[in-house]
Amino acid sequence: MKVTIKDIAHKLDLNFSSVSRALNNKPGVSEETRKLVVETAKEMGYRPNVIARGLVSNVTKTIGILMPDIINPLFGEITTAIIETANENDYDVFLCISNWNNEKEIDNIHAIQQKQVDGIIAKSVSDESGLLLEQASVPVVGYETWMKNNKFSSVSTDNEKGGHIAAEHLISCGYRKTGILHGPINSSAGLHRRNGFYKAYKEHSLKHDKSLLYLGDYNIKSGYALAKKLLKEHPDCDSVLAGNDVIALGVLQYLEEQGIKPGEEFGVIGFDNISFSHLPQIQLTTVKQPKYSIGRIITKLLFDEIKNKQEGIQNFPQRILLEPELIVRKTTCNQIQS
Amino acid sequence: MKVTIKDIAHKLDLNFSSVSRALNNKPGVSEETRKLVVETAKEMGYRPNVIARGLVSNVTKTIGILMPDIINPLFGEITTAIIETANENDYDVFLCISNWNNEKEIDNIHAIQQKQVDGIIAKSVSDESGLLLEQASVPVVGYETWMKNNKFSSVSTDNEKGGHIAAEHLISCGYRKTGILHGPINSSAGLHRRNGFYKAYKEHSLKHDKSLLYLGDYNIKSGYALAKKLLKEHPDCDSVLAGNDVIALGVLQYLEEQGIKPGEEFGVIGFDNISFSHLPQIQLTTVKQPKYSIGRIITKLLFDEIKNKQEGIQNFPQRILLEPELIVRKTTCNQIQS
DNA sequence: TTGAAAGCGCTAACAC
DNA sequence: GTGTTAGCGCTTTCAA
Repeated sequence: MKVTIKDIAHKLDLNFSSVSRALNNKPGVSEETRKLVVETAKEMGYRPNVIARGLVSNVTKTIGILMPDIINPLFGEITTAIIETANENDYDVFLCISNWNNEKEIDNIHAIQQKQVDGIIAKSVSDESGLLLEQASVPVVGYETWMKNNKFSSVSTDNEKGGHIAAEHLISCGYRKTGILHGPINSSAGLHRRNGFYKAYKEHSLKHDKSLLYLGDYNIKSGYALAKKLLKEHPDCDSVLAGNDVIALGVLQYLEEQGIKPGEEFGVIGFDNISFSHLPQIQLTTVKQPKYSIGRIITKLLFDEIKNKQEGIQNFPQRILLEPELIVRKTTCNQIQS
Repeated sequence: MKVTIKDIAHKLDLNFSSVSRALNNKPGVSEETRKLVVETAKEMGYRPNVIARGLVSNVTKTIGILMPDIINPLFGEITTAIIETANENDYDVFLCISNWNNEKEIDNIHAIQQKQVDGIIAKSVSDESGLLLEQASVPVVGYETWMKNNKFSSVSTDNEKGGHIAAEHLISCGYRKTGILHGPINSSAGLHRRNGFYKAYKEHSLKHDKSLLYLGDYNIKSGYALAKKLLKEHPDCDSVLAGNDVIALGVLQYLEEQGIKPGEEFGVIGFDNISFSHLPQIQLTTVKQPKYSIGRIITKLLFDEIKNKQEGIQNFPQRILLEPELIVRKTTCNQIQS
């Protein structure tokens, strides 16, 4: 049924180890036999069993990706870039999705390791899974997972700077009472973005009321609910710093329902710059993350570390910070713009 | 470093085959030793090497998913449902993305098979890869891949019915000159949707001008470009049947730019019902695909076929058709609605 | 109930 | 240059 090196060795009246050598371009076979082997291998439709190869070489040419979801286009695009880069390096990927569930994430970490992946890329949710990841026997690179003194490398957008940029923009537009509608409490990205925001406020000697901070989830529904709550409890609030674009979309939805025109009476700024944010009907002001670069850089870093490990070179955890970029569209100080 | 069954056999002064039996709940070990083995296995942090297990059992507990992209929320959601269902069955997934590139898709088919997957789920682009998939030695279930007499099962929304529903709606709204802005020529989904559309026209004894059909790609940019071309060449055109929601989003973008109000002066209907279509700023009329169900049904069907194969039962290719559903929002005959 | 041994498909060290 | 052999971690058949 499936052709193995033994089959082609048998056919050629050779020993199967010679076939292996020929196929892998290892020294120890005459050019003649090599050609013969390669040809008949093709003829017979031979495909190496990478599983068997992995068992002896301890290299599976496989990495694991742990994502909270891929519906959010941010993660969708990053994941796409990771897969693309992995493929270029002759790697395949296991994709695991936790749906923002801690236990599921932990299951995924175990599952992926049983599959003997050569490395792991993780956008992890909880501290517990961070700990688990630190104990992994293969290199790990995280996305937005830099807290305390991490034992593995991490890549992320400079969230503090991003929050700072957003605050500067909001302040320059004249907004003075900004509601912060963020994701879950344990989101390190959110924490850093808030820190940047508060820093800007401090620099301008402005005060920010703690009660203007609301935490929820990174989805449209949550954005909608949070906006509703915010405007009920703070009717004089004049703007929103959303945890990400998806939350901002929910905010926009609530404003539309209430007949509040974003950008004129009320400012909304998101984070990520997902592709839907630039639609003419949306025109969301946001802080852009270089999604494609993030995916590529994470993956390259992981492969560096995998290579180092194979060559016995020690890996030191790195932290790579990428530049955020303010994208001003129509949901903030539109009166000045147009 | 990594604990193997030999390690725990050594520690317990047992033969490693007994350990294997104990761990796999196979008969031939006393309850006493089984308990002992299981306990110490846990203590020592033993994790079975599924690669090695796969080599002997020929079961890798892994399936391959072939998708054209995951940025389009349609595929993102279907993929999520597939992964979820696979995980419930104790399976992991290799995700391959072709970016709508035929050669890449073929590479992916080869790569995935080398990894010895137990089955394949494919939304394939070209006929060539369809042929390749037919030769696979493992069960294959396709999404929207039913043409000629397929050798593998396929699940899809009833696209012909979907196209028919869309046409009926457009006709009932009073639109009489509908531009069809579809995806690539080789898209079987598009073909079926058009057939349904034409069928409805015929039933109403209406004629449809062939020059109103434009083919492009399944993305926003293409929708924008196609809309531009359509309105230039057919200024009297009163509506658009878009190949999918993403194309429709591009159409909406062009209309907005031209100051044409969708739903009032001009009708637009999409296909898929991606989550962004319901945003208050978009309110796209569309034909819904049951994305989540699709993912689950595909995966269950695949596991059925995998099980059958393992038990020596022959699989017969099935074709499962799911019901489309018209979702009327604001981009069609709004004057009547509101 | 337990142990011994073969073998999954492959790589690599060692002979010849 | 080629053949022989061991072994990766595991399951499974056959003896004991």
